[in-house]
Amino acid sequence: MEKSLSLTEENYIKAIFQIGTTPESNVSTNALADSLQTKPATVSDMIKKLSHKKLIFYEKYKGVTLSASGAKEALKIIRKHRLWEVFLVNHLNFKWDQVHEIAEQLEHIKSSELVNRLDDFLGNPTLDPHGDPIPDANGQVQLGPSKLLSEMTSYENGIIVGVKNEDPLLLQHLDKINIRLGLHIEVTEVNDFDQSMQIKLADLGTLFLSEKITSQILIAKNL
Amino acid sequence: MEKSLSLTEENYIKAIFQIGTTPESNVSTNALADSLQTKPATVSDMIKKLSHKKLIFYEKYKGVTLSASGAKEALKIIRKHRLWEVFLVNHLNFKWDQVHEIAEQLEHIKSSELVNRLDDFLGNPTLDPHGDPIPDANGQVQLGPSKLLSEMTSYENGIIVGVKNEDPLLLQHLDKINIRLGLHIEVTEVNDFDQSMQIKLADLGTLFLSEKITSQILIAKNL
DNA sequence: ATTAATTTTTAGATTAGTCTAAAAATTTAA
DNA sequence: TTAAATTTTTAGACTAATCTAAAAATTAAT
Repeated sequence: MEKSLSLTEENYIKAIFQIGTTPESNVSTNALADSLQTKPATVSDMIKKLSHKKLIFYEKYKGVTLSASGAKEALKIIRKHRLWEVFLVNHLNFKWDQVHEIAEQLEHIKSSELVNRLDDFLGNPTLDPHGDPIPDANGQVQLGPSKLLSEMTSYENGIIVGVKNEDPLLLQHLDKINIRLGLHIEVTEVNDFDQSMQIKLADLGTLFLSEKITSQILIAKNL
Repeated sequence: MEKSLSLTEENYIKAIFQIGTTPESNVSTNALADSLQTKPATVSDMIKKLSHKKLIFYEKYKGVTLSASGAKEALKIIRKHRLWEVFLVNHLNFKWDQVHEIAEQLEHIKSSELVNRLDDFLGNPTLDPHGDPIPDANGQVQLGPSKLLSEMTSYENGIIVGVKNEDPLLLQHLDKINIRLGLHIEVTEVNDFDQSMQIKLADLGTLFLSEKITSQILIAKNL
């Protein structure tokens, strides 16, 4: 029975989750200080603490990444935040621009029973008032409808959620070029002539893909 | 614009309000430590702080009493607590014995807009699931129906909320024997022969009242 | 009315979270 | 590839809330 997180710890975990574009991207001390309206020195201390609790991975001067349990905590907080926003807008007639600050407080109320009953009361919504997806009780996020990478244009981005067919040759090729499910992707350039694309994989650099490949990859929108 | 109270300060103010039988009764350091599951030394320190903020009146070794602003804060917290309890029971299908702990958290959410909208959403209830009255937005408590002191029996208690007629002679007499609206009262003994009563006024000792007087005094139930 | 028991306060420490200033490491640029 | 700029960490200190142990004041009892 691990002790529950303090309000401050919860806010750090949430910030790390939200700043990182992808689960595996490293979040810098400065970015965190900025987001949490505090000083880098303070963040540095808290990072040690969260790291010691195994909620994040941390290497000096290298930024942090959420561990599996850290990500789970983050999703629980985000779930609560977004469910409360739905309540505030749908039942208390708040406007969508008035609910964030209140939800920032409500997201820290501890009772999984409460969250789950609230979820049911609200009709198990999948999106909050701002269109952001609400993680379910297991932390699973219902991603929006996916589309083919080949249908995207320059500067569009999303997450790789699947491949259209299971041809082993295709799958092996994707492995080789480091394309895996869950990765964040951004289209850098589309070649008019053959529809080949230049894309940027978070933290893994740029690569070129032919239309034969881009037409097999399913992309969904980010959190 | 006075800075808002910390969670701990709010809990102290609420405990002082709830332990004191009447607004004017002194609450001891030990009673507070007991109720807040902390040590007398800790309470002693916090008392100094709250006293400095003018939320309580305090004399060394004499216990504390809420000031007007302290009582106002207490009522705001109690209002929130009880409204959330109504929400939990009436809309999320919690049982009345499951809501206290959750309401202890929710009562500290800061947004008067939220509380008032919640109040409306719930249909402006006057009682919480345990039958305790819910203070309105101005901190006014809708006391239950009042009855005459002469209708009460031994050990019954309540708050003096009014007098039946405005005869100056009666009012002056009440002043003289220290009976004022808002005082907590308990019936100690009723004389079978002439219905005269012995009553205990909080902190002001015992006194005898004839039926002529007890039949003029209106009593309502306490919080 | 002293003494004994109880209550309350003070003194001194501790922990979580925060800060400023300075040192150390990394990254960027000349 | 060294120097400059930036980022991150350490060192030392502060505040709020808490604790234990001991002193002081009050209340109860013989």
